Amino acid sequence: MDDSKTTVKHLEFDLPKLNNLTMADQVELKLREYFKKKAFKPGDLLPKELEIAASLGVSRNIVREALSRLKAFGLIETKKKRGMVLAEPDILGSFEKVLDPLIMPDSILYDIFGLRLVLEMGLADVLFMYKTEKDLQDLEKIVSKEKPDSEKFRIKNEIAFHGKLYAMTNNDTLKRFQNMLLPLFDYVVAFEKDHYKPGGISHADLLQILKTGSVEDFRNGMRIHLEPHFAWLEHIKNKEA
Amino acid sequence: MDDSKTTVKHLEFDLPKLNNLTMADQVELKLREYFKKKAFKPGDLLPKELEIAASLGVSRNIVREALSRLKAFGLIETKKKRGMVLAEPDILGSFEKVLDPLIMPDSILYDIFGLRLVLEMGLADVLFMYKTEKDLQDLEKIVSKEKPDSEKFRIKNEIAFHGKLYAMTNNDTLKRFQNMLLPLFDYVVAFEKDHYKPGGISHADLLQILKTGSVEDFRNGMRIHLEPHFAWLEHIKNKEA
DNA sequence: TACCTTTGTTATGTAGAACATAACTACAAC
DNA sequence: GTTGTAGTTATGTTCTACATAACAAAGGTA
Repeated sequence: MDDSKTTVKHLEFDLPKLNNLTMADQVELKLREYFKKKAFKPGDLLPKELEIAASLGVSRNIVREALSRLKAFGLIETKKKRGMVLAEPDILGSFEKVLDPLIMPDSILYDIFGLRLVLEMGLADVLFMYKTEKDLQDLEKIVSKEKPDSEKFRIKNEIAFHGKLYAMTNNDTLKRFQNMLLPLFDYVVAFEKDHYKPGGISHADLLQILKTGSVEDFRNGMRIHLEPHFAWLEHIKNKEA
Repeated sequence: MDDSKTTVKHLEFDLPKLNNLTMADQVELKLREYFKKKAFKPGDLLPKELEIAASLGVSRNIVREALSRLKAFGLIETKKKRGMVLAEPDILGSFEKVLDPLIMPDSILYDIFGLRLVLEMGLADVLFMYKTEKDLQDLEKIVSKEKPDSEKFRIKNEIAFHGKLYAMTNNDTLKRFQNMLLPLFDYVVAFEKDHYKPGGISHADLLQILKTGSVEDFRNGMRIHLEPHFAWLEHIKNKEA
């Protein structure tokens, strides 16, 4: 009996035991590298389900599970009869599908919050590059609606003003990115509430700089405007240390 | 005959013809909103495949395709016998799965490139907040290896230096993000090549500012360092207009 | 009593067959 | 030449069956 056991051990060593991945996982990977290897371009026709199944030696169900994933990522599109074609994936689309502040650990939320500060501090140069007269008028309209009293209106205008800044960058990806991250910011704001004090530079001030000031002025102004948030980040940093 | 046609038109209007979605798509959506509605938290046990299938009136295969997608997004994990549990998704993981410069349209690549500039310009304040003595030493080591001649070494050191900056932000999400975007930058660099001229401020200069200068100095320094890239962005802008 | 083996149950993983459906093809009829 | 009809093809969907891992409970031995 002991003999057979040791024999089995030897056999185990020969077999590739690292089979943690399910068949569907493996097929998904195989397909990904296959597409890459073949240098398929969007619109190209892909092999049929049955061909893939036969080629990889798995059932059609497995192949369909893998394809279903690629479809969910927007990597492929399927049409009856014609087959499947490689698609242009929407890079932010699949990102959006996992963004749920409720199931994200705080550490990630903090990171996202820090990312926001980096982004907003970095906007200045691009803003001065792309700003138009109409943009400034739009900002003017937003600022004019601000009321110092209401907390709800404050947040709403906060979003409107900063959102407009992102929109002015002429960078749709960046704008969409910010839009997706907004709910997370809201979530952090809840933590932040107790510490929040308005910065020394208002939206109106920023707009004025944007109109008549220099890029450098704007960078410095934005830094002061975001001061409360930076203070909170500092607060987190110290708490973790 | 004409009568019946008009009748059909009316009926069409009543029926929800927008059935472009496959069963798997619908189940995926249903499950997503179900999890959200029930306010499940990571680790919570989810219904069994057969229960879902019965509840929604579809076959188990369909349910499995939908679950397979959620699994690919990292939203759920499955364990034999125990069932499925809600997982903490890796927000960047699913992002990474669609990042392939070969199948992305140029417009997106430009956006990503702009995003990079915004990020790097925004790093300054966070850098000064988190920088340590060891970080500066690491940068020193990187800078000391730079050789002015080789083009290949230049790019390598470029990545090392800027990558280290991201790492210094103490923001893993941001760092990973940059790391994922790197291949895309490489791709853009190919376009940029013809126009590239080194900026007026070197990595060594930036390091010096980081050591003894002010945040403001660093922001301005980074802007000059990135000048060639900004020039290229301007070039794109004018070409599009 | 304590430990260990066996057996059973449960839920996911995989396979295979069958039919439904949309879209394209080609032939035929008027 | 247009219309209509049947056939073909590949995805969409369902059903059944079995494999496998993990856990639970029962039962036997020291």
